[in-house]
Amino acid sequence: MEYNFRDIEKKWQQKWVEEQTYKVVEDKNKPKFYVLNMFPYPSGAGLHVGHPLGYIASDIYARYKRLQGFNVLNPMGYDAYGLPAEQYAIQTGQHPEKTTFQNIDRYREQLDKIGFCFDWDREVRTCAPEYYHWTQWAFQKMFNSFFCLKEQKAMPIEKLIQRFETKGTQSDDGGTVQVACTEELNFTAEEWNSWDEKKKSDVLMNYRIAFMGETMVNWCAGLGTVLANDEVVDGVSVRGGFPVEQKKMRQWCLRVSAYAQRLLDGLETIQWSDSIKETQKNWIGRSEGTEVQFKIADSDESFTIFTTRADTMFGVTFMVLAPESELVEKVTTAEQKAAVEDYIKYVKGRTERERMIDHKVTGVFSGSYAINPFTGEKNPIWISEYVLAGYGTGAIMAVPAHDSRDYAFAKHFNLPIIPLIEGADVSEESYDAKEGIVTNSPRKDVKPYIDFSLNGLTVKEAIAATKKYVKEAGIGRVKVNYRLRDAIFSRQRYWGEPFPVYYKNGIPTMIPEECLPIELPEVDKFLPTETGEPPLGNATVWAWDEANKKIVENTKIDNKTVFPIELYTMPGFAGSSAYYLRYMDPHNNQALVSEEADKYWQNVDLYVGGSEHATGHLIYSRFWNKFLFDLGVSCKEEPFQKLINQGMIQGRSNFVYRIKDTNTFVTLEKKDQYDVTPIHVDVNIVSADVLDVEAFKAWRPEYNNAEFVLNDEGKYVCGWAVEKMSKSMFNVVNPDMIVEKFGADTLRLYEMFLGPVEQSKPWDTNGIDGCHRFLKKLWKFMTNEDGTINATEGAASKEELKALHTLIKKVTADIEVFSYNTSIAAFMVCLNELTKLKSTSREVKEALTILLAPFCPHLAEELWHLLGKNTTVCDAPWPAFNEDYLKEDSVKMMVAFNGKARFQLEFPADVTKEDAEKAALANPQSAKWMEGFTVAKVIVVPGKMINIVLKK
RNA sequence: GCGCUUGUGGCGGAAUUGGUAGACGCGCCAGACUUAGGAUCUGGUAUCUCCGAUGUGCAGGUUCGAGUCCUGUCAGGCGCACCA
Repeated sequence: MEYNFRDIEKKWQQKWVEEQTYKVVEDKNKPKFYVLNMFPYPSGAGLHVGHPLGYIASDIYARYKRLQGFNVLNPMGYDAYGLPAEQYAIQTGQHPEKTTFQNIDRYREQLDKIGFCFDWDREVRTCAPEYYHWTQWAFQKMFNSFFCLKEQKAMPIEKLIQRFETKGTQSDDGGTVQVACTEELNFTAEEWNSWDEKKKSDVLMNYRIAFMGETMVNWCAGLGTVLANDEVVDGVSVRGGFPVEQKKMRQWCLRVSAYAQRLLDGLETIQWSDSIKETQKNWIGRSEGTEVQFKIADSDESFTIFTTRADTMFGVTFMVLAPESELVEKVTTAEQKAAVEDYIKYVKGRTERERMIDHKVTGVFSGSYAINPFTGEKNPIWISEYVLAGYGTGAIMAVPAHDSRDYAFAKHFNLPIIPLIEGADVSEESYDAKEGIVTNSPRKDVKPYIDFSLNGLTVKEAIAATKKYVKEAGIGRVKVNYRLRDAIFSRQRYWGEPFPVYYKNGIPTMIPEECLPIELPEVDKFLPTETGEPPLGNATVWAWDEANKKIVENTKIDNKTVFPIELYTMPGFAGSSAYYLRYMDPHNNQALVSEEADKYWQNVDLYVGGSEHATGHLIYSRFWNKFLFDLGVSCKEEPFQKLINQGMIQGRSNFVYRIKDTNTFVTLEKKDQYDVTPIHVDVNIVSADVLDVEAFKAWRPEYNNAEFVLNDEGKYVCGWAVEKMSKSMFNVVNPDMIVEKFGADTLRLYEMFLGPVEQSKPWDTNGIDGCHRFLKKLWKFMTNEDGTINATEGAASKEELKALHTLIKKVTADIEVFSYNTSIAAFMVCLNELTKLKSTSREVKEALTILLAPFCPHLAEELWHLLGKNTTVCDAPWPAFNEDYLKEDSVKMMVAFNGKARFQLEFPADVTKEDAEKAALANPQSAKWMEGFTVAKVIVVPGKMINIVLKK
């Protein structure tokens, strides 16, 4: 009987559903293992063969762990909120929920065909009210929390209010409270207590973890919304590619920056690739430096700069302020006013994109000077766009000799350059390296301004010495800065989680926790309102009746008992930040996750997904989880213990070559004889690079009458190239088609056989035959002509057991390190061996079936069934490896001369080094190689080789 | 510019601690069964001047021995990008 994958796969997929084979319940008697894939956004295009790669890899691991006796959680769900569905809604009027659900159904249909062991009872959708209930809940918790820098954790805002009521912002040790904030404020308890509700609310926003802030945001007019930093690339939106500009707006934000240090420290405790860790480290951007105060000459004012090169204080020749800095106004003199205003105007006219693409050297002199506290010199204060308002203090001291940007500025505006490191040549470029011996600090030809010298120290020593001096002199302090910015958390869109917030006399107020979730209201239009409000402004039932605790019609708004509700919605990352916790306990309507479920499942042991989420999702969800950890909701500080980044599957495009100005196409071999234009051709009508000429004619009307110049064999051969898999390249391969033609087990096998999971590689359907052939051969090996299993009882032969245990060893080791391609190769070798041995041992065939189960679950179930088992193969015990079967009676060793291998000798397995050496030297074949040489020494590597070192 | 990462046949890719480079698969070649096949089976397939020599991007080094370790360099991919 043939290997009938269609019937087998259909049958077992049905059985798995009927028998709830993949339903998982907490079981304290078994160790847990949590496998998770990054859940997909269900796009309208459906899945192509690249999408399931990670799912297959994790599915194999999940099944393997289950066979090893673990209780495995392997859930799947949908990141259902997103811009494409909403853009489609705007164009067609179709409710985004409708398109989203259609797409989800399509995804599910495609996923089901591949035979994953997902527990679909635990499915989550971010757009379901019972799910976003907990997104809204977490937001409210963040609103009601502040971050204590001393304890490095979130705490209830009430504690901070109490402190303000009794001591204002004063801390116990007399300084200012160490609390993460937008802006450092100082006020007394009296002041605080005298303020009205509105003022208090405004002040608290400075400290809340979810807060409303007036910040520079990435405004995308094309999408009508603000975007987070990771949603903007090269000054355009990731979705849609619309230009993005900087704009000051009042938005909800999350104080992610408060967690910067913990986000950095946590990286040390998790098993992620170095590249992702490195990317996150860069994104967090910790930099240890010094803040130094500079007095403004002829004024009582002073300002603070941040530097990591405190050792260069003696080389400062000018100061630079960011154009947006509040200091600009203070330092601009009357004579320079017009010039400065012109310059500010110019900077404002530059878009983010322009500033990013060309780094022009521009700037203007403010007219004022700052007094260098180390040299006493008056350094001119300039204003330039190369200094960023959002980092440090928005002001720098410029040391052109040792900073390339300052150098470029100094050269352009003809400012002095003073080298401070022995031997540094700064005539052509700055010397940026942080190494060398400090000199000119202070310069020998000038009278020292202060009693302090760095001369003769290394850069490192000089930095430390300066830090110490600055601190003692009271002109600065040691400071750690992070590049990580707070996340903008509101979007001016419809298709997202609504904020559970209403505005009571202008004060953002939380809707009571027991009233959650606040469901997304219906609107008749998905565009902004005519008055420019976000789409939720179109909702007619969107007001909060405070007394009756319910949502009512907008017409009832009186701002006494009924108030307007927030019109913004949450961004995409809101729903995807804690979904992994929800899978643990998806139907709980009392809590995000019960304590028992959280204690049992802990965190994700293996997380699989693309590396493109390195600075988005993977930062936000770590932040979100750390917050929930502080709350005691999550028992683990890091959500994802081990991370595997699956590579991208690229497309393999095919080309035909049209002779210019004709409708004649020439085969690859002869294309150089003509003037041709390459044209993408649908890969689905090309097989092994040979074009199906008739299918090509039928493909498009303009090719109906196409003519062809064929090769000598009468074939049309196409060219090919590796490109991104996309519709426009006609290289999209659909998994359904592969499943239909070869079966899900072949697809699973081939996707893994293609190469290492973490590596990007092109998809080439041509190679799939090899994997399909393997399964056919396996079927033939396992079964008789009549479809019954071909197995006999009794002891298996030594050779059979050797082949089997070689496989067990290899597969077990390979799965642990996700090297699936090599384990599949081992399967092929083993099958060949067993076929040659005409093995019929039941013992061997049972073990083989279990080993196969993670890779090809349908076929394994069928074989398991044929072997007379009436349980699922998923619960079989993983075969134990026995080293004894691999032991050899004899051992072959290579004899080499000066490292060059020459011939092989066979010895008894327990041969000693000395005997092997003797035998090699005495062997007649050796004589030939040793002629004219003497033996210097002999190196014996047991079981591998005998290297005889010769010299003249 | 900085950080990470990858360079091995016609192609995808294998190679424990340094120990016979090219496993496995595709493709290709030859043969078998077939009047037929995009079916199945068997054998072959790095290069050359084919005794033998040369071969893992390139140039050096360490070593009895290097794809693997070290130094330099080139090329591709990804990420960040005026972060003081």
